[in-house]
Amino acid sequence: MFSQAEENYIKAIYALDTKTKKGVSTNLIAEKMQTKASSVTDMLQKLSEKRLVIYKKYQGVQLSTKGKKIAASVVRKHRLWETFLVNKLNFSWDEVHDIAEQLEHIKSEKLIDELAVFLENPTHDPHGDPIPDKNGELPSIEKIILATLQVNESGICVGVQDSSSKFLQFLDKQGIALGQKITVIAKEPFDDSLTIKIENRELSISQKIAHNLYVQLK
Amino acid sequence: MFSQAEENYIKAIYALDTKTKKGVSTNLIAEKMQTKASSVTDMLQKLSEKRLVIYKKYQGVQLSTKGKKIAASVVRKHRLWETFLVNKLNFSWDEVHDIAEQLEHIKSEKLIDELAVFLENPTHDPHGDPIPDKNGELPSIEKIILATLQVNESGICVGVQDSSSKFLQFLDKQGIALGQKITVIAKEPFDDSLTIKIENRELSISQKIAHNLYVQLK
DNA sequence: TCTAATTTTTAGACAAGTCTAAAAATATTT
DNA sequence: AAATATTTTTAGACTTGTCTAAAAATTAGA
Repeated sequence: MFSQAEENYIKAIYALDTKTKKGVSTNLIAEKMQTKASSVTDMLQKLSEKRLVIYKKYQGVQLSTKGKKIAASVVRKHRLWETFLVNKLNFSWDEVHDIAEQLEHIKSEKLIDELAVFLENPTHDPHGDPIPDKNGELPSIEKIILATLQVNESGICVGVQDSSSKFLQFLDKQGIALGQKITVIAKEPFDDSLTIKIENRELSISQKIAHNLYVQLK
Repeated sequence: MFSQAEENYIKAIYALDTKTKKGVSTNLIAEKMQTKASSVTDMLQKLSEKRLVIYKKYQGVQLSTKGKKIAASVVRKHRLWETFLVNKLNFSWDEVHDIAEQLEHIKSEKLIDELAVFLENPTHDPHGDPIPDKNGELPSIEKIILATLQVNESGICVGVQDSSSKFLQFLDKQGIALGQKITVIAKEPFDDSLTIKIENRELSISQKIAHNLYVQLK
């Protein structure tokens, strides 16, 4: 069994590991976890002894196979709990992260199995992020950044790149939600803003917004 | 905010505080929490500084008003989560304790409020134990130990005194469950065992069993 | 009531996880 | 390629919660 601290470090490495060969740097992890580099080094050495990460001094870390399994399991728990909070307890999508951060560390395999069944085995959480299955496999859908759509192209809004409360609340205010069809009406070259049609309304969104929304081509 | 350890000690004192004037002893708490008396003393001094307990060296402890509020809130969370596990996730009543021990420490007032609504504001958990309301008030029903019933008296089974897995599984095996009507057919003076009628079956139960079941008189 | 047994507290140590400050290694710049 | 800047690691300290062993207080017994 692993401590909450260990699980959190593993999750951070998992999130920062960008499939490139190179390991994740100590400072990156420290920033992500709001902690100090020296604390990270201590933990990396501990995780390395437990064979959860592959770590060479000064060379960054990567998750081992075992580490990846644990990371996927923690992410699975986190996203299932977020789904529970939104679908069953009437939370909005900008309120669930901190609570799921706590719930993800509850130890019980049966609890998570039953929760998944209760939620009807969701494949994506309320932010559109994929939920790993029991074996740690991610369901993959081809989603692209809204900003990359051409004029007259359209797609279904399926996720967010930035899942901060601020951004999610902004989307709520604009009436933008997952599942909606978005068509690009015009692109403004000057500031890269977009005019989009969504749910029969026309909306102008900034370049920044367009870079933080995912759509799935139809 | 309080640590899990602090909450656990407060909960233990709450459970052991038997309404008599006298404080709860260090050893009793140590036994309940499976820890050492010296650890208990350390924690009592800490809780005392935080004004959560009233503690005088060598004289035992009692919860302060603030301590009682916290205890009730932790118990409320525990019992609501047990109810969730049984009613929504298909757990049986002998499987939920350890998981609820973890879930009771999740920090979020809204989570508990919404959970209570989702469960339709239950007043009792799956073992028949009362769930404190938001203000820490316990719903009181007059329940008595089955063993105290006279021959020909009857009542509804509403709770258990011993909620260990072993006992609960025994009740399952015997087909005894909360909500069932129990009538005492006979009492055996030799060993204080009872013959009862329950759900149209006749059953002989030992003195020990009869002392661990609560019934409500009709 | 005075001694013996029991309970409780203190003192000091340990593990996990964090921090600061300093040292060591790596990366960058000229 | 040498000097400088940056990143990472080490060393030592601190907090929380635990333990063992010894001391102090209370309770029980003769």
